[in-house]
Amino acid sequence: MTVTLADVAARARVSPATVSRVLNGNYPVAAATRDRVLRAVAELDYVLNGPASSLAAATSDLVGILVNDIADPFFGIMAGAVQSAIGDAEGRAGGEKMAVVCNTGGSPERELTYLTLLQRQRAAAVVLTGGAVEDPAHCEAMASKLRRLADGGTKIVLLGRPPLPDDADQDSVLAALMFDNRGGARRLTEHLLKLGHRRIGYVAGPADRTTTRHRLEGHRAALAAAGLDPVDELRTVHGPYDRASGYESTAELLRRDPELTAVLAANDTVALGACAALREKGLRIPEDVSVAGFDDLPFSIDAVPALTTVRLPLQEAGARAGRLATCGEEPPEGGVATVGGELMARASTAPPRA
Amino acid sequence: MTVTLADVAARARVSPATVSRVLNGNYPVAAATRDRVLRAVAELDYVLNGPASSLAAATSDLVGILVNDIADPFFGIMAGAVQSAIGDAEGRAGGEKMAVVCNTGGSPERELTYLTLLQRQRAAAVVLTGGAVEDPAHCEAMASKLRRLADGGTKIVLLGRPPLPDDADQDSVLAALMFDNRGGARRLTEHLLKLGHRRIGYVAGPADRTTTRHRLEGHRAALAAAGLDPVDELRTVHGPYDRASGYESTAELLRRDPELTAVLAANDTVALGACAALREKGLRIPEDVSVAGFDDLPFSIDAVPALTTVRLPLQEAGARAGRLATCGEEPPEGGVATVGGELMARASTAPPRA
DNA sequence: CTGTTAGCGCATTCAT
DNA sequence: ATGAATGCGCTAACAG
Repeated sequence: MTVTLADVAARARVSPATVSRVLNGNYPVAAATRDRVLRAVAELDYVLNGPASSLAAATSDLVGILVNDIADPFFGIMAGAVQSAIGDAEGRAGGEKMAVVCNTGGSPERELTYLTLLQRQRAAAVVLTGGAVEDPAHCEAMASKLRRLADGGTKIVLLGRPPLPDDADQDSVLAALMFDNRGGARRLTEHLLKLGHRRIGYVAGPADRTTTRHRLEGHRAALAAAGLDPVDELRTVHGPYDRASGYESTAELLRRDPELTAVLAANDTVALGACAALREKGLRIPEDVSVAGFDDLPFSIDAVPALTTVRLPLQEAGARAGRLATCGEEPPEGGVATVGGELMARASTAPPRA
Repeated sequence: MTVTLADVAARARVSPATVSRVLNGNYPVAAATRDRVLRAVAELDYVLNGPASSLAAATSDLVGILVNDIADPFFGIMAGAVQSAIGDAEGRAGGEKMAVVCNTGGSPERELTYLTLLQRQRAAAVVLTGGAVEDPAHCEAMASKLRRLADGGTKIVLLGRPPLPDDADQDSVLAALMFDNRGGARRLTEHLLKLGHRRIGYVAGPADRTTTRHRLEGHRAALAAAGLDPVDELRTVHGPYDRASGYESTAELLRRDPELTAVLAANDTVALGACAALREKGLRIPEDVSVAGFDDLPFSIDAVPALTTVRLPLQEAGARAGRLATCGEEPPEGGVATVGGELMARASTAPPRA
C-alpha cells in the first residue's frame, strides 16, 4: 500500500542505500543516478518515513521551542525568529529541520512533560524561552531532565532565561542568551526618577519567575541609588504577565497610595491594563500618572499615549538562538551571553504634577 | 548506553511485550506485574523511543498546527486553545499527544513543506488555521497533499478556513470550522452606515486570501444594500495583515479621498496602524474619522479610543478544533460549521461630523 | 561511486 | 495474563 524506499530503489534500478544517499544528500552520488532516483521519487510520490529514519539514524530533525504563552507576542516573535533561523540554516531540499513550538502555559509540569516528549522523539535541539520558575524542586527536575536530553545528543539553548544555577548542570546547555532585565528596569526607573517621580508603584510579574525577579531587582537598585526605600512592599504588587493583572494591580496600588505619580509595569501588556485602570479612575496619562512597560512589543508605540518601555531585541536574539541550536553559529564565551535592552522614552512618561 | 524497553523488561523480570503493554495501557495486565514494570521504568529512568514506537505502530502522537504568523495573537490564541484541548483529551499517563505549531509565515511553499514534514512523521492529525491562499495551482497542490495525508491516516481539521472547493477533496478533511467573516464585516459596515457614514475607506488584507475576500464581500454587500457603489476601488487598499499596512494604506486612502469619515480595517492590528496614521494627520478618532477593526484581540479594548470590532470566538473554536482532531467530538453535519462573530460597538466609531 | 548486510527499538501477532 | 517471534522502513558500516 504505502510506498517505501525499496519501491523507489526498484523503480530507479538502484539499491536502497543509494536512494537513502540521494535523499539525505550527505554522500557523493553520480548525477545521472541521482536524477533517476529523484524521478522515481516524484513518480511514486514517495515520502520518507520519518520514524523509521529517526530510528535508524538515532536522531531526528525535530527542534522543540518551549514557550510560556503562545498567545503572547513576546513569545511569538521569538519563536518565529527561531523557526526562521532553523529553516534558513538548511541548504539541501529534504534536509529541513522541523521547528515545533510547545506551549507550556507557564506550568512547570507541562514544561517537563514537553521535554520528555521531545526526548522521546530524540529531538535534535530544544530552545527554552522566557523566564524560569525558581522553585528548587522544579529546578532540580529540570536540570536532570536537561542533562539527560543533552546526553542523548539534543542541543539545548536557553533564550531569555539565565543559565542553570549549578555549573555542572549548565554544562549540558550549549548556550544561554539572556536579556538584561536588571539593567533595563534600572534605566527605566532612573528615567522616572530623573523626571522627578518619587512615588512609583511597581506591578511585578509572578513572584517565582527569574524575569520577574531580575526586573524587580533593577527597579529597586535604581531606587536605592536614589536614596529611596528599595524594598517598599507597599508599592509592589505581583500578578501574572497579562492585561488583567495590570488592571487589578494598579487599582490596588492606587488604593494603597492615592498619591502615586508613576506606575512601572512588568511588561507592555501589563502596562496596557494599568493604563485602563488609571483612565477609569479619571487619571490622565502622563499628566496625572506616568506609565511605563517593558519589551516594546509592536502595539506599544500605538498605545495612547505611546508607551515608554525597554526594547528587547526579540527577533535578533531568537534568530541567534536558532542558529546556535542548529550549530550555525559558535556559542559565546562561557556559553552565556547577555543582550541589552534599549530605553524607549515616549509620551506615557512625563514629570509629575507639581 | 541508552536504556531500552528490553532493559526494563529484564529488570522487571517480564517479557518486553508485557512492558510495552503496560506502557500503552491498552491491554489487560495484572496489577502486580504492572507495578513491577512501572517501578523498573522509574528506577531506570526509561523514556520510550518515539521513532521506534511510531515505526512499529505505524502512527505517531504528533499533532501539527499550521499558522500563518506565530507572532500574531490571532493565531497564538487559536493555537494555544487547540493545544490545550489536545492535551486535555488524553487520560492515561504517557498517552499524551504532542501538539506542535508550525509557522508558515503565510508562504504557500512553507505550508506545503510543513505538511510534507508532518506526513513524514506520520502525524496523527493536522489543524490548518487561518485563511487559505486562493491561487489555483496552490489549491490543487494542497488538495492532493491533504488527500495523501488523509490516506495515511492523518486527521485533517480546518480552522478559520473554508472547505476545499472540490467536494471530492473536502472528503479528506474531517471538519472545517469557518468564521463568519462575511456576516461580521457586513454588520460592521451596517453599523457605520447607520451612524451616517457614506465615505468609508477599507484597508483590506492580502488580495489572494479567503479571509480577505470574505470580509471584503461582506463590506460590499452592506454598501450595495445601502445603495452605495459596492466596488468602489478608490476606497479599497490591499496590504498585509500588519500594523504597517494599516498605517500606509490609511495614508493612501486619505490621499485619494481627504473627506473620508470612516476607515474599516482588515483586522485589529491593521486598525491600530490606521489610527496612528490618522492621528498623525491631526485627525481625531472618532470625531473626525471613525475606525473599526476585526477579531477583537485582547489589546483592542485598551486602544484609545476603545476599538469597535467584531469578536471572533478564537478560543472556543480552537478548543473545538482540537477535540475534533483527537476525535473527542463528533464532526458537524456535512463536516462544515460556521461560527459567528459578535459586533462590539465601542468608542472608535461615532456619527461623522456634520 | 554503488551494492550487501545488519540491526535501530518497539508493537504485535500467535502461542501458552 | 504473559512470552516468543517477526517485521515496521530506514541508515550505516563494510565491501567492492
